Amino acid sequence: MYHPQEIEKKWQEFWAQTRAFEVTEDPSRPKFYCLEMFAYPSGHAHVGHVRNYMIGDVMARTMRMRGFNVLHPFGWDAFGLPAENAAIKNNLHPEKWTLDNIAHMKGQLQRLGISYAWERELATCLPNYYRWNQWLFTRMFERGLAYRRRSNVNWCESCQTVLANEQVVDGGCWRCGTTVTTRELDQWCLRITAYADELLAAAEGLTEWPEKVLTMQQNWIGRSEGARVRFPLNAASGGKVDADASIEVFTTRIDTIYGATFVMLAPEHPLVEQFAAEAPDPAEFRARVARFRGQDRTARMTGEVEKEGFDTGRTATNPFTEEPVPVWIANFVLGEYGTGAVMGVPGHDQRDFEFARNYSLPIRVVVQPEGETFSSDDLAAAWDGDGVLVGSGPWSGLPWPEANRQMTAEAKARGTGEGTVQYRLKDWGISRQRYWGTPIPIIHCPSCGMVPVQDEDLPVVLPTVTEFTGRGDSPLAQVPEFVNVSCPRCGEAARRETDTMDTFVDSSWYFYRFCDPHNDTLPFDPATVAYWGPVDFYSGGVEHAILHLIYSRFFSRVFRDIGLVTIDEPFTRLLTQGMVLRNGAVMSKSKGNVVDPDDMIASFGADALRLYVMFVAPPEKEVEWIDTGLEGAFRFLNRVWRVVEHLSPAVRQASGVAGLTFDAAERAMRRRTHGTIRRVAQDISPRVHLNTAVAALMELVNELYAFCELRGVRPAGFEGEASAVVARPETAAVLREAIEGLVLMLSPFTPHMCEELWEGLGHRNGVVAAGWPEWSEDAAREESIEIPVQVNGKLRGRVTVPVDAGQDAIEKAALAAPTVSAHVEGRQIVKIIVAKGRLVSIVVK
RNA sequence: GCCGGGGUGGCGGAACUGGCAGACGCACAGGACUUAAAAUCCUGAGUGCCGAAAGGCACGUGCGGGUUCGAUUCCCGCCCCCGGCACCA
Repeated sequence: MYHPQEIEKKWQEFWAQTRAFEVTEDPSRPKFYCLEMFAYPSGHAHVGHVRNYMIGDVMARTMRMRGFNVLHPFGWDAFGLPAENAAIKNNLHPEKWTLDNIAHMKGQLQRLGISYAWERELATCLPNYYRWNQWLFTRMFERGLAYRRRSNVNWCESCQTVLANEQVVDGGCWRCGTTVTTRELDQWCLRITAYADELLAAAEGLTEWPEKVLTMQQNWIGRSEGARVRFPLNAASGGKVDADASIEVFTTRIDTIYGATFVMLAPEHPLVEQFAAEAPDPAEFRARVARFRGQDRTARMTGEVEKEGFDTGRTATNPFTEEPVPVWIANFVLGEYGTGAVMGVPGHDQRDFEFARNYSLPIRVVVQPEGETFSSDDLAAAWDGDGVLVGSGPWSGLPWPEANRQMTAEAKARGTGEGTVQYRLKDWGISRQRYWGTPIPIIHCPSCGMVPVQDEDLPVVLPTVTEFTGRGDSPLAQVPEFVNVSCPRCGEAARRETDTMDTFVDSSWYFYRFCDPHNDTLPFDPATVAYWGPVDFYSGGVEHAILHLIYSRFFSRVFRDIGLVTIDEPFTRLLTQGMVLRNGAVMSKSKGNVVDPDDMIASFGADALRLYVMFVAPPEKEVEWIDTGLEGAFRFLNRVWRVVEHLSPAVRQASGVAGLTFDAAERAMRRRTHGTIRRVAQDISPRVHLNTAVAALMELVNELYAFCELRGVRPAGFEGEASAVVARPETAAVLREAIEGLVLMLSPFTPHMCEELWEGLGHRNGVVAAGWPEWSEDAAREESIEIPVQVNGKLRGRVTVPVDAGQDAIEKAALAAPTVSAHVEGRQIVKIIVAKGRLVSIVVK
């Protein structure tokens, strides 16, 4: 009988005792670094997590059997708000809450039998990890990659902290969903924009990443080529003022500048306040600006917010036409993109067009398709298609892409502008006004300014705060022993930075720490990453497509530039696994639809659970959890167990297949065995179609049952029957080959059961030592094949021919088949197509 | 609106390079075993029509066209669903 609970316990203990999955660098063997995104220790793993970890485990176990030195570690993304919120709610220290959760979840994962190198386990909330966040931060500070600036930031009222742009999802906080508001704060930023071009360009080399993720990253970086152009500002009285008072705009279409009939400023633009002060009614001016600013990003997103603006009363000079154009403030111009100012070209930009129509601003046509004549009066929409310049002075007649190049050069020559590249990507704000995170290792000294904490003083350890109210400033600001320090440079009294780092800092490099997790002189020994890096196979949720995955690519480059790693990209192959739903919704405690893996293990065993989540759908796809599916997986494992147990004595006595001569049924069985070995190997890697790999193994088992039945070695319903006696040595050898292959191939999916069966088959050293079974193309080759025959595109019959039959023989056989000849007789054969080994197609008239 | 992915039986899914659509599993039905049930083993099944049956015919991969001896697969046009981005100048 198959008793998963006993078997699983036995093998889990065995793996732990023998340190089965611990590894060291071994240059003599190819390495394989297999990683699943580490876990936030929320307290309970659900089957969605299980699915991700299973995908990695199947890969890791398979690659081990193929002879790779496999690094497969696991750890905890252990800083973050829920711990602090739990502390506020339950009066528990975040550290206790976090470590308790880790202990519980670790137990859950261990009961699943995942082949992790647990000795490399790390938790980002421990000083021996976050110390290196601080170390890296000081390196970035020294290089100008970490800097502080006052800026408008996204603020989550519920989390009481700042959010990076990437962390605002649909206008709400990525974690709690609360509507994000804007605040002006001093913020620590990481200069990811310094790598914008490289991150974008290198994405093309990530050929083993899903297209979807690459596209999302490209859109997020949002590179656009254009020009900055300065419109000299005219004095309030109308006369010109000196040249350095100008409004700089960014445009991708400088070729349309003859159609620029006005200029627009974002409500956040620095000149706005100056204009307000000079306005006849400054209060009213400011009120109108304030109203636009109040239309925050959320309001703008829910439905089209009307394009609004007002004339500042000032004018600027269009540097190409030399005409004065009015300067407006417009609510749809973004302060944080480009220069915060744009030229209004209503004839060729739909937004400007709508704005101009609203306020009766002049519309001018300066580009039109050749052979057409647009009139600005009856233009129904802006024309942004191809065309040739008109009414554009010396550039009239030029096609627009060419005009764009020439006019950019002209602007540069005149000193009125220059070509530039603009990114949507902004620097990454990492300051968080919360407790449970990495302290930023900076000391503010009244005389020396911002001074990084010296390496020898790292880590800056989080003080033990006992009271969490969730209100007011950063909790760290309320700990005088922490805040009050002397300046490392001058020794004067100074104040320690009280912001902590965004937890995405932690997850941006943990994959390198796994290579050398206990190093206490460096984040990692470069030699270890040189051996293990990059991660060969990385799997996790697609929700990290532009957060974690772009930050990690950035950090990798920083480590490279510091000289710790030599590779650019951290993840060679990325698999984004689909979520597991129940009742059509993501599993969550609040919805009460969580499937707890422990319950499933108690009922059916970890192996059945593992097999089911691998079989139910391709890894990338979202799936609905179905209880009966798990039962089916359990049923299959019992079926495997029975046939192997029943045949075990015969298999143990059987010889190898070498030198034997087999009958037709034996050859067919071997064909299935070898064909399955080939197919499953390819399905697991490179294809990672784990569901079809399982299906192939099920087919092998079905064939095995049929073969046994044929050979009379399996009485019907052999539960509890005596073990089979196989008289014919050839049959026994074939059974051995099939059974052993089956057990080995299934072992990455259901390792406990397969180790047990493998041992029962008389092997001492486990499935990894046995290696992935080899297939023989000869044994897998079909002897004869059934070929479908079509007449006029319709299936009319099948013929069986030897696999090496020639064109003519196949054609003859096809025509001779009675079901075919019935459709051919009396008609004229136009043509016969023989797709060798696949199909015969006969065309008749 | 733009970008990406997808639409196949009652259900999850398979079909790798244009070649038998529906592998494998779930659910279902029938049979064997059993006093009976469960479990197990075997068998059946896309839909419709004809036939007592073996079997035959037609239709069938979101919709409409096209290319081809042959299309789930390629091309054109459209519909719907999911994900991402969204006044980015």
